[in-house]
Amino acid sequence: MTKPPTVRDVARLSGVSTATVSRYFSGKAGAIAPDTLESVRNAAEALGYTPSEIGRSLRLSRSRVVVMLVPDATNHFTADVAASVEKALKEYGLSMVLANAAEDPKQQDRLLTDALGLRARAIILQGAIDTPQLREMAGRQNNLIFVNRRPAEGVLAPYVGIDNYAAGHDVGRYFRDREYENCVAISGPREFSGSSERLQGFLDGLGRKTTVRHFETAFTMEGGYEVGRELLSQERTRFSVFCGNDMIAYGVHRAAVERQMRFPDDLVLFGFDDNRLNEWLAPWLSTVRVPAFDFGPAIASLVCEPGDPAEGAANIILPFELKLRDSA
Amino acid sequence: MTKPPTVRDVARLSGVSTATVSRYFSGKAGAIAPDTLESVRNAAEALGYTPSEIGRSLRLSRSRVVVMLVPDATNHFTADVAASVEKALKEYGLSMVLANAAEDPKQQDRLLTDALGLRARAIILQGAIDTPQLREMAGRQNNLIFVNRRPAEGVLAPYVGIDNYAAGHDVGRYFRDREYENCVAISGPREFSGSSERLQGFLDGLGRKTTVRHFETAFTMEGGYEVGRELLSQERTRFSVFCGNDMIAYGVHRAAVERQMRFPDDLVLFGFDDNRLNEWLAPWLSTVRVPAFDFGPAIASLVCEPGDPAEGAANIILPFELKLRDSA
DNA sequence: CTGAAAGCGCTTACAG
DNA sequence: CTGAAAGCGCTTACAG
Repeated sequence: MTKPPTVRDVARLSGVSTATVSRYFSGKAGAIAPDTLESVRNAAEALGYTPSEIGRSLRLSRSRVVVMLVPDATNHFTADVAASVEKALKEYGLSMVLANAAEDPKQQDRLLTDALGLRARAIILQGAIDTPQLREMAGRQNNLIFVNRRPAEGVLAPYVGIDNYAAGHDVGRYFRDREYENCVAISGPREFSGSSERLQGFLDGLGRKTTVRHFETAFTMEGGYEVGRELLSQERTRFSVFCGNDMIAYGVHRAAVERQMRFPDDLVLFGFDDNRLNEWLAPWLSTVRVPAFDFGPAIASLVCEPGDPAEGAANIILPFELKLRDSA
Repeated sequence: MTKPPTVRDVARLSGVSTATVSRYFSGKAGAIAPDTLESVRNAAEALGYTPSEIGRSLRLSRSRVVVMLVPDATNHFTADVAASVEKALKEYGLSMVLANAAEDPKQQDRLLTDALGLRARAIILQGAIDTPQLREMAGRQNNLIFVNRRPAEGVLAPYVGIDNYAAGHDVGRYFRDREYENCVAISGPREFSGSSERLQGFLDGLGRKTTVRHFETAFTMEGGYEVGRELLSQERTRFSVFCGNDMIAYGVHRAAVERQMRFPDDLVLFGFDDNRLNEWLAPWLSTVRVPAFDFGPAIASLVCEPGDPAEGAANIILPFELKLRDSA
C-alpha cells in the first residue's frame, strides 16, 4: 500500500498552494476562482485524494469520533439504541465507535481511557458502572452522556432515558387490575438505577397488600433462564412474572417452554424494552415499549447542539407505553 | 471542557523534555532512569494525561482504527461476526468503527470514503457490493478484507468465510436422503456470491430429478415473511424450505405460525448461519452452523500479521456443520 | 540516559 | 482570490 496522497501532492499537481486545496475540501470552495477550482478538482480526482481526518482533527483540536460504551453486546435493546445513535450522528458527519464494557468495571475503565485517547467528541455510556475513573472523567470533561442508567449521585451529566419508576408502576397497576396472583419480580442488578426504579415502581403499583417474590439477576437470557428454572421447578403454580427486561423474559420463556407451559394459561410474563426482535420472534410477549429509535436523535442533539452548561445537565426523558400481547 | 493536557504540559511539570515523556508512554520506559520515570508518572497522573491517538497517528502515519461495513444492521449473524472481530482487534490494541451500508451502493461508497478519510488500518467488508469505487480502492490499497461475500471478479483481496457451495450441497443431500418433497429454495439476492453458491450447492445436492421452486428475496425477516405468506397461502402442501439465511427462516416461520402450522409436520424449514439467537428464541430451527466467533481471530490475524503480498490474497475458509433440530 | 529539532497532514489568520 | 507560515500533539533519529 503506497502512502495516500496529501494536500501537498494535490497542490503540486494543480499548481496552487496547499491553502487553496484545503479551502476546496473544507467547504470554502465559494472563495476560489472557477479555473483554480477546476484544476484542484482534477488533480484530486487523478490522485484519488481524500483529506485525512487525522490531520484535520489535529489541526482543529476536535475529532469527529463519538464513542459509545454498551454494557452487554448481546442485549438487543442496547443494539437498537446503538443503531439509532449511529444513524443520527452520521447525519451530523460524526462516526461512532462501539465498544463493549461487558458489565465489567475494569473493562469499562480501559475503554474510557481509550475514548480519551481518541479525543472523542462525546462519550455515550449505555448502562454506566460507577467507578472512580468515571467520576474523575465526568469532573474533567463535560462530554459524557448517560443513557438508560442515571449517573451516580454527585455526577453532573445529561441523562437520556425513560421514567423507569413510572413504567414499573404502570405494570404493577396492570397486574393489580387484572388480579394476577403469585406475583414475581425478576429484576436486574440493584445497583443500576433502572433496575431498582422499575422494581420499586412495580411494587408500589401493585400496592402494599400484595406479596411479591423477588429475584435479582443479570439482564440476560441466561439470567432469566436460571431463575425461571428454579421458580418453575418448585411448584405447579401459575406465576405472574414481571421481568427487568426482555432478555430476562426470553430466558424465563425458554424455561417455561421446556416444561411444556403455555401463555398466559400456565404463566403470565411481562418484559421490558420491547426490542425490535419481539415483533418477529416473540410476538407473544407483553412488555413495556421503550422507543429505542428516538434515542439517536435525542442523543445526537445533545452531542451536536450543546445547551448552555450554566443551565446544568440537560436530561431528556422519553415516553414509554405498555404493549399488551398474549403473555399477559 | 478545558483542553486536555499534552506531552508538553507533562514535560513542563516534571522538568523533562517531551521526548522523555513520549518514551514513557510509548513502551520505551526501560530506557529511562528510575527517578525520571517516577516524576513523569507523577506529573501525568496529576494532570490526568492520556496520549492523543490523533497526534500519534499523524506522527506514525498509521492509525489504530479499523472500519467494518455491514450490509444490514439488523442481521444477527452479521452482528455476531462484528462482535467477534471487535474483540479480537482489541487484543491487538485496535479500535473498530462499525458502519451500516444497508445494502445500498451509494451509502457503501460514502462509507468507504469516510474510511479512507480516517486512514483506517483496514477496511472489513461484510457483504460488499461491487461498485466502481470499491474496485478502485481495492486497486490503490491493499487493506480491504472481504467477509462472507467474495470479492468481485478481478478484485484481488483476501476473503474470509465458509465454502457456501459445499454447505448448500450438504443441505440438498440431506433433503434428498430424508426424501423431503415439494422442495423450495428461498435464496438471497443472486448478485451476492454467498447466495448463489448456497443455492447452486443445494440444487446440486438434491440432484437433477427433483424440481425446486425458487424464490429470491432480501436476506431479512421481512423478505422471508413475504415469500412465506405467498407460498403458504396458495395450497395446503407440506413444503420443504431451504432459506438463504436464518433471518429469512424467521420470517417464513412467522408466516407459518400465523397459519397455525407446526414443524416439521406441516412445514420443513432449514436456515443458514445459526446465529446466537437460535439457541434462545428459535431452538426449533435446523440450520447450517457458521462459526461466527471464529471470524474475529481469523480477520484480526489478516489485519495484524499480513503475509507476503507476493503470495497473493490469503483466503481463510472456515468450517461449517449442519445443525439438525426440530424443523427439519 | 536525555534533549533539540524535524515533520506527520491539515487549516486559517494575516497579508497582499 | 491566493499564498507563506505557524502550529495542532506526537515520535524518533541523531547527537551528546
